[in-house]
Amino acid sequence: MKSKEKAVKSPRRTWSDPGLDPELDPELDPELDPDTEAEPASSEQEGSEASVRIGGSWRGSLRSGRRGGEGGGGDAARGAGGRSALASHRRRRQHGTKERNVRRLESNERERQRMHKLNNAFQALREAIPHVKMDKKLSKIETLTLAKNYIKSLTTIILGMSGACLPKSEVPTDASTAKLLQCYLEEDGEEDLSQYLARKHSFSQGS
DNA sequence: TAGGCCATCTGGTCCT
DNA sequence: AGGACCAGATGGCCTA
Repeated sequence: MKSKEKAVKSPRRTWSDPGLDPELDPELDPELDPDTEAEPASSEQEGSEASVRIGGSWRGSLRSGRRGGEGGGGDAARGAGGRSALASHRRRRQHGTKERNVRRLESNERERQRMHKLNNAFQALREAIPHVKMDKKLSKIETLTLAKNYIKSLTTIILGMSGACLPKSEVPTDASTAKLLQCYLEEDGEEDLSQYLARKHSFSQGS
C-alpha cells in the first residue's frame, strides 16, 4: 500500500452543509466559476471544531475515530471530493430542506461505511492471494485480476488431481464444475483441502 | 508534471 | 419509506 499519510485537508462545503444557506450559494448562479465557490471557508475551518459536521461527517472528526480498523486502507483524513457538475446541476432543482440535509448526511455516512466494508473485503482478498510484490499494496484492479487468476490456477490443479480435465478453453464444464464442487463439499473446509493439496504435492514430488 | 489510484460526495435506481 | 447499491465527478497523494 502506498503509505498515504496525507495532509489534513480542509473539508469542502457542500450544499448539505447546515451552515450554508442554499439560497445564497454562489453555485446557484450558472455564470459563476465552480472553482471559486465552496473553497473560502476552508482555511478557517481547518483543524477547528467548526469542521465537525452533523453526524461527524467532516473528516476532521473522522480522523481520530476510523483509522484503526482500516487495515491500512482508506485515509479518512483525505480531502473531501467535491460535488460533481452533475450533482450541482441536480441541486438547482432540489432545494435542501433541513430534513433533507440530515438525510443526505446520514446517507453519506452509510456510504462511507459501505465503502469501508468493501475495502476491508479487498484487504482480506489481498491477504488471501499470493503475490510477488509483498512490499507494495496491490491496487484493487490488481487484486481482482490476481484473485481471478489464482482461482483459475487452483481450479486447474484441483480438477487435475480429482481426475477431471479442463477443456482447452480453460473454462470448466458443468460436469467438471460439479465434480469440483463435490470435492469441496466432501473435503469439508479449506483445511482439509490444503491437506489434500499438500498430500498430492508430496505425492507428485515423490513420483 | 502527468497519470494512477483512491476516498468522498451526490443523486438516481433498485430492493426489502 | 428507507437503506443498499451504483456510477459520475472531484480533488488529494504518490510515483515514474
